[in-house]
Amino acid sequence: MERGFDEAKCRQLAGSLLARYDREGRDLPWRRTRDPYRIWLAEIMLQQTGVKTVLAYYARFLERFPTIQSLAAAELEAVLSIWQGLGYYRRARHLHATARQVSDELGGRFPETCEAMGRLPGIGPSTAGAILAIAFGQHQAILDGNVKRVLARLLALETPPDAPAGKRILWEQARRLTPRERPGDYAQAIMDLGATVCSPRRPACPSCPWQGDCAACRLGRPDLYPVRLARMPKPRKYQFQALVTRPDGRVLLLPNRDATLLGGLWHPPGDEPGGSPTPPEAQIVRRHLAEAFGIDVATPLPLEAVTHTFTHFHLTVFPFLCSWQAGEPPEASGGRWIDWRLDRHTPLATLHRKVLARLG
DNA sequence: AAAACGGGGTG
DNA sequence: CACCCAGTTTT
Repeated sequence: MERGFDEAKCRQLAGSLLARYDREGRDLPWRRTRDPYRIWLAEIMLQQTGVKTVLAYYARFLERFPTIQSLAAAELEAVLSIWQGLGYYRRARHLHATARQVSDELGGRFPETCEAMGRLPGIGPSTAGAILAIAFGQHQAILDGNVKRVLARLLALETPPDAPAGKRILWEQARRLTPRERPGDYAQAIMDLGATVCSPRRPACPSCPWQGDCAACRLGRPDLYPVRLARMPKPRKYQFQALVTRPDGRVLLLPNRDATLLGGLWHPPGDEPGGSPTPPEAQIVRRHLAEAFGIDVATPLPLEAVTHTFTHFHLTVFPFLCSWQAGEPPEASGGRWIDWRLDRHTPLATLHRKVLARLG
């Protein structure tokens, strides 16, 4: 299974890929710089989202935080406010932590070895390789989702790329194929190929510089690769959330201080997600607000349910409109009354924007 | 409604 | 190495 291409063939493959990239590669903002800060930021954003979505966030982020020092100096909440809607918020926290580490402990410069780079929060083997190759011109391989797909097809790999054996094989082949000349352009070129030509569903094999050497294409079924691991179905969970509104329209929101769970973002009060698929009685919601926050509301009014899919489960939220009558949240809860439509400083996850939108 | 995509962290 | 991470987009 470890078979691959000999050295001469690898050089030829890299050459034809680079030629395609030079001719037809997309012109993207992070390809117009060698600033490690800008390349790092792009790689982190691209871990989780397509190019189209990242473009808008990337421009806004750099406008607000043009240097790693400005990012390091910012409050986490300001970073999350720019990041909100992109999802996977832990990566924004890692981004902030790495900015502080590089700025405060490393003299503002990214480390230039794979080991040191990989110790920074949010940077693993593939992202480390990408930054080292693209920003510093080092001979380093990458193995992101695009590269996994391209190489799995090139080799007609029968092992799932996400299985330990598949990863080992693909990392080895990725290293063999990475040229000593222009390793950074090669990294961009193979990601570009995977995103545009060797796409997940309908690869455009006639446009591919590797068509003549691709085992999956020769078999006539490039779509059968990469072989997927079976996935566990996502469980469904349910919870209520109380939209406690003041006469002036402001809503009670609470900060999430749990470092691992949407840390730093805000949400309406509610119960823990659980297994019961029916909305609670209004009096349950009312009692929850009284007991947890000492807040008295008029009879909660059920609103249309909101469904949202997360990484590992589907969630249905039963929102309740609760008109505030008396009481203030205890200091320790950190609760704030927020005009969520106008507020620019209170970061919310997409789910909670959807729930608040039920207020009309 | 279901499937596919996605890379790093943690113990 | 197995499991986890408060999503999005396509079909």
